[in-house]
Amino acid sequence: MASTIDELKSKLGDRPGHLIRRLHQIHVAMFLEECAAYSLTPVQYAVMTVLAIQPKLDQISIANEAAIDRTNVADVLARLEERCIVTRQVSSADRRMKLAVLTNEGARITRDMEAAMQRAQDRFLAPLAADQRVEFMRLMDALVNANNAFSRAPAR
Amino acid sequence: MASTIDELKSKLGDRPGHLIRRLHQIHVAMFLEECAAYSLTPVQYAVMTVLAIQPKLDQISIANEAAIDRTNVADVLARLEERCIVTRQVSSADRRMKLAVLTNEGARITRDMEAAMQRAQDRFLAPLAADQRVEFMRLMDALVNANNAFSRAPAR
DNA sequence: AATGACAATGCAGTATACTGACGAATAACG
DNA sequence: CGTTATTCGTCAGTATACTGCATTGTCATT
Repeated sequence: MASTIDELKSKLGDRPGHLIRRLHQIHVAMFLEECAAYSLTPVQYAVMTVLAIQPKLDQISIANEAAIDRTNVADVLARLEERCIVTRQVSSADRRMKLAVLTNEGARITRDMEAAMQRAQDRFLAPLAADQRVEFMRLMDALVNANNAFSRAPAR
Repeated sequence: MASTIDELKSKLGDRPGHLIRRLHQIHVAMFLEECAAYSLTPVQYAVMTVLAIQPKLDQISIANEAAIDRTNVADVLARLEERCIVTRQVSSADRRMKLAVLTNEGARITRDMEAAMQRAQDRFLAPLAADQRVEFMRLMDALVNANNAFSRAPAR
């Protein structure tokens, strides 16, 4: 016979949202651990990844590419600018826009850090067998794409 | 040939952490939408669920049951107390502990809100076929259990 | 009984995520 | 050309999540 504690765990554990929240916690913790030498967060690195491929991007485009809220992108860029990883300047073509660019140092860090970031991803999926990892990624991708419109920060 | 934007999307989309973060965003958005009438967040409802099953629980036990950081639990309880959903009192057995209990109103809301919460969970998984939903939950459960120790707020 | 280890909570500080409102610049339209 | 609408960025406010430190209470050992 199940104790009340067992009943509770079953109740929370049966909610996809609860499992998603915990996976998010776990992944962030692993990322920060693997990337401790750089003192950068997953979201900061996501923004840096975007800028490594698309330099001189305005904040809303960065938000769309990385699926981050635009006010949050502004915060993240301010912190990256403070650490001389990014610079921002008003666009001469459209003076409403602030275009962000990686500094040379920022571009170097983005490259150097990639291996540590990848270790975090690999560790995260390590408990699954190879075919399960593929299936898990496929299912997450299907859910993200089908539900894309329901977050405040949809991709693209 | 892929454009730079396509390359980027592939780069971020191939990172499990990025997909997890987006799923988390999406689920929270759906939860808040379905439960808008109650103005309660997923984490607040998780704490209420714990207290519905285990009344008079101290904050660290709540944190362990719901896998929430203990400082965060204190914040959440303070907000729930302000709204008269929860009361807190120092334990007479151990005066270090503050025991939280749902008020009658809080218990009523927990029951009433369950259907809306469940709608959010169902909508979230709706894009998957029935067997895919089962598999997805199974994989999430395996990852959460195997990686439990790596978050600051492990369960139990 | 005093001491020292440990446990529960609190507090300050930071990062992500979002809402709503606002000002400034641009674009669209008549 | 001028009015209107839209877009970009910002600001203030709130919630979650975590780190590190301090405080208080309990307990074990002496």
